[in-house]
Amino acid sequence: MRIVFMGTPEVAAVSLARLLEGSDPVVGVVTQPDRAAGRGQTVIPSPVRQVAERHGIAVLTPEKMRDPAFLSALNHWAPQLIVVVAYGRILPRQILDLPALGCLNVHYSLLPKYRGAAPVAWAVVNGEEKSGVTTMQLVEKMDAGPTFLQREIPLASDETAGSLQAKLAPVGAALLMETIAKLKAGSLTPRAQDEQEATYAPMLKKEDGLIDWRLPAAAIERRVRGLSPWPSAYTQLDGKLLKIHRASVITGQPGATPGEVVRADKFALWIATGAAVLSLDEVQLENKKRLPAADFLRGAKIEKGARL
RNA sequence: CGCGGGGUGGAGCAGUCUGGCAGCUCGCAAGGCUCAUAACCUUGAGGUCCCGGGUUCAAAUCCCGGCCCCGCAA
Repeated sequence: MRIVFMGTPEVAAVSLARLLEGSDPVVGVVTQPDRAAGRGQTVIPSPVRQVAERHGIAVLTPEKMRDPAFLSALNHWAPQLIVVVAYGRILPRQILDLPALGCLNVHYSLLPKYRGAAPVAWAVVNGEEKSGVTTMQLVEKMDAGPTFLQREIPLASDETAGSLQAKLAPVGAALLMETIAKLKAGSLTPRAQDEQEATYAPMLKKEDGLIDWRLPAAAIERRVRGLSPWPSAYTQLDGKLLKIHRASVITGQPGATPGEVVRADKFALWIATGAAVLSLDEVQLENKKRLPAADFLRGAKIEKGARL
């Protein structure tokens, strides 16, 4: 079966690599265009592109989905199935209808929960006890198509978006292979999603990381994990950006107004929140390295009573 | 050439602008105090001030070049 793969980040590259170990030929790969990124604005190809090129597979990087040259090339590849994993763009109907078997999507949540761009991060932020992977048929409405297979995995108590992503990537790749096999065998039963149960996980914005100290410490701590490693939870300290990479909840009364430092000694940095106290365990001041709180406190002169 | 901060005993930092004894908070070692302690007191060891060149009586500090780390942005 001729397959075209569409995807962009590392998690998609894992699925592509797994797909390439299978027997179905991947006749082409579509990924986001190389963009100047990072310090110095160097141009870095997407992880999916790197895997594709390593295997000598043709790669297309259209700026626009409706670009005639792209559509023509895609059509020429004559895919019987298009596999989409975190491609980062809505596919128009003419692409959805192109392959005989349609477009198969791997989504990193238990659909219909967490439709959208950042299901992994929001599952952690919201303190879900489980997440998972769902394979589904792509339709025009985002992540709303009928589902094929689903696999659950539990979240650890110290789960971060990064660690969860790392767990889900191979699960998704395996589920993708299983779905393709059953699709070929005709033993797959699409199931319509329950629209009443649908929730959304919008793309993360930088501002999602700004900590509101009036929230309970437990909620802030989850946000720290959910936005790790990107974009990171952060607050302001003397007008400077202070990222919080790791934190823990200290139960008890905050004993001060939210955002106030209630302890700053050579062992710990504690901040009052709307409910209980948050211990900042690993932080990073702008322009500085990330540091354990104890190391950070040695150089920064932070006193009890200071405000974040 | 996208914008910007930084590299100083083992850790985190000050000192650099305005050149003049290598400093602070810790850690480590030894001793003391204490029923005891992550507490307190005394003493001590530990330095290529990122690298190379230049200016100077004198460079962590000023000038030129290089390497490395980081924040923003994307």
